[in-house]
Amino acid sequence: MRNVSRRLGRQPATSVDVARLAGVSRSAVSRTFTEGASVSDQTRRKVLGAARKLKYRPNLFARSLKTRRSFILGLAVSALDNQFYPDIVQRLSEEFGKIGYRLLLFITHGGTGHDPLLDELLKYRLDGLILASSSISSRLAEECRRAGVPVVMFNNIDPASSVPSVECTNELAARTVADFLVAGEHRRFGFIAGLQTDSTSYQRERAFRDFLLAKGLPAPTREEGEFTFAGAVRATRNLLKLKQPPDAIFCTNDHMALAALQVARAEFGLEPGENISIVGFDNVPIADWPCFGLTTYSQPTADFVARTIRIIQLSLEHELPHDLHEQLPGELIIRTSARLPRRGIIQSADGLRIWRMTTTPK
Amino acid sequence: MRNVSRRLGRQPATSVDVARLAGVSRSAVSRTFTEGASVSDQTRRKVLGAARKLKYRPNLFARSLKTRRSFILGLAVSALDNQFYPDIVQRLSEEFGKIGYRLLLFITHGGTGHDPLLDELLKYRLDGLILASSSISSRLAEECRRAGVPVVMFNNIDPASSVPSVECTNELAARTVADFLVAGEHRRFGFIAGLQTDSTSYQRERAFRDFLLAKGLPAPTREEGEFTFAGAVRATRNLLKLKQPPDAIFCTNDHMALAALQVARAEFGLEPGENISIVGFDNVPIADWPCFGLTTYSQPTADFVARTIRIIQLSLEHELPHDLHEQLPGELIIRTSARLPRRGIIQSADGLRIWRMTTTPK
DNA sequence: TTGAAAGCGCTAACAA
DNA sequence: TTGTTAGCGCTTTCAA
Repeated sequence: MRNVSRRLGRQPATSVDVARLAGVSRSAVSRTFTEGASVSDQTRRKVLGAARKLKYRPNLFARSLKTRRSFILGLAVSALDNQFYPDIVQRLSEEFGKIGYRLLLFITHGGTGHDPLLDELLKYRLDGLILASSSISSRLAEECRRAGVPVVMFNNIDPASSVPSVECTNELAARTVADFLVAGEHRRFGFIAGLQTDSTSYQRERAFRDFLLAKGLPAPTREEGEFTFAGAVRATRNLLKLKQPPDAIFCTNDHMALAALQVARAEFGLEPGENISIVGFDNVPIADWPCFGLTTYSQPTADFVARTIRIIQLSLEHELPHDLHEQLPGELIIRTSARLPRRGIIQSADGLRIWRMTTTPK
Repeated sequence: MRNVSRRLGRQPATSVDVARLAGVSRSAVSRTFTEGASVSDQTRRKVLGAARKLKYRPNLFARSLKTRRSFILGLAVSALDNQFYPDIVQRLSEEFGKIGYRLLLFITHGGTGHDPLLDELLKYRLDGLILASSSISSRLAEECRRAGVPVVMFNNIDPASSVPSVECTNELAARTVADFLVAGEHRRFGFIAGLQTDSTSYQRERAFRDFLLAKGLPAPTREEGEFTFAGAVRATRNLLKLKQPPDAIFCTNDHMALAALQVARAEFGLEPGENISIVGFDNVPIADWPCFGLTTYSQPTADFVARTIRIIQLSLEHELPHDLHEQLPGELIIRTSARLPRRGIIQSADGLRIWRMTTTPK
């Protein structure tokens, strides 16, 4: 009777249906679909047979009620038009997929009003939360964590917060870029920052400036690109129309560097690598396209993802070390958008040309 | 007692906890959190007060058990490096977000072996499934639908299947491109296709070829780019190193057109729009970047998304018309990568230069 | 190894 | 409008 109405209503089969058809108990069904539970081969076969006939698949949401594991992670990202993020989303999805997790997507557009997002997030009993959005407050992260949800701040950290985070060795990276530009005999520097509030951008900026100052060079002229393409276009124009425009511009991400590069070329008749040098940060997939040839500091995205997985797993086992802020190094990948120093360029293992710091000021 | 252990274990509060604190029944709690249920103002206030104190949020997975609505949609996409898809993902996420749905991400890399994906998908009780991946079989789509899950094939249809779909008016689009190129006095045509199996690509190719033939022009030389950047690079090289290379190349998507454009420029010294014409399909966000200026047929992505939402909703209400294959028109957006016809270019409402068919062959 | 029974957190039909 | 009650589909003790 119940079975019949199920069929009519096209309801998927449940463990009861399977149990009945197989002539066993629901527990037996549950066990055959549970890793490492003890079932006799005979029962297992009966169950699997019945399951196949009924096209039974365990309902993961129902399971999660009991097990308190949903195998779903939240992923909050802001703008997917920044080429860095689709790549990240893809990698996260693939790597987490391998260990049985799926990503529930939260796209956070710019303005975080007073966090309707927080409520949203916590309604799903997520096994973890990855915050890869520059527009997310660490307050939100803290709250989620307090609510018992493992959180990782991805490429966007709040140093004051104790939420675990994964990011690049920003200071080292920025010094490497500065070192490279100095070796290339640049004299006037521009810096296109992201947002005031963003610590990542700020760290890079400070390290970049400090390095130059330590070398007796002038501080870079600063513009804010707001992490957007349009913002970077404006910022670049502002820099290049100065009476004494910079001969090198370091952008705090590739998304903005690609804008800068094109503005320089299309609006100012400059050729990156010849009469203007532009360096980005991220090494987005399209940075090596022929028309860009962007020299940029690469983020070790594969490592980021691996560490993120580890953090989530440790959190779930309540074994996360306190205050875990992972900082992973990348490489300055040399292409054509910045003038080359006479020497010092080396070949990396994977055939890329990279830069190693030549000096260590102070 | 129970409350205490909850707190210690950092378990989120449940409706029972709230009910107890508010001095009402669980139903009252449920009702205050259910749109349009009848609760007195007084009870509601008590409940909301208690809920706030306990930081209570309804568990959506538990709710879905009873309501049979998860408010989660599956989204299967293949390669996010194709610039078309991040944009789609973002739009889908935002629009579905407005009506309370979230997207669970399934990234399907290339080879669909015998569908472990299918099992995966059906374990979650998704309210719907959007298949925006060229590597997904319509068999899978059919099976999901048979299992009672509303499905939409997004920009990737199987005409033989009855799974509802949303796509561009591919034939019209390809004829429009052909018409434009003929008006531009091109004589030798290349076509870079996606995959053999892909109907979208095939439809465009056939309409393109048929139009040219009907005009008494030679059929285009065909190359396969496999929808990948690398594939398109190869395809372009093959076309351009012919003794009689084409003077116009139509690529079945922008992802490949951007590859073609750069190969032409960097490897063959050709300047798109001057001595070679390249036209794409999709109008991806970066198509209008200065260094590309890609002339391309735009997909009406906002319409796509709107229709997708409608299809899912109708399916959920079991009111979906049979065999609903939506075909929506775009525009041929004229930029600089293809030589311009002397006349016939018009201005669209949003200030873009577009092409309207001048002839209707046959 | 197996089945009975209780319960995960929630909703909804029913009766009050 | 409210509370009682019976599930939604699953897992997991506990006894057998």
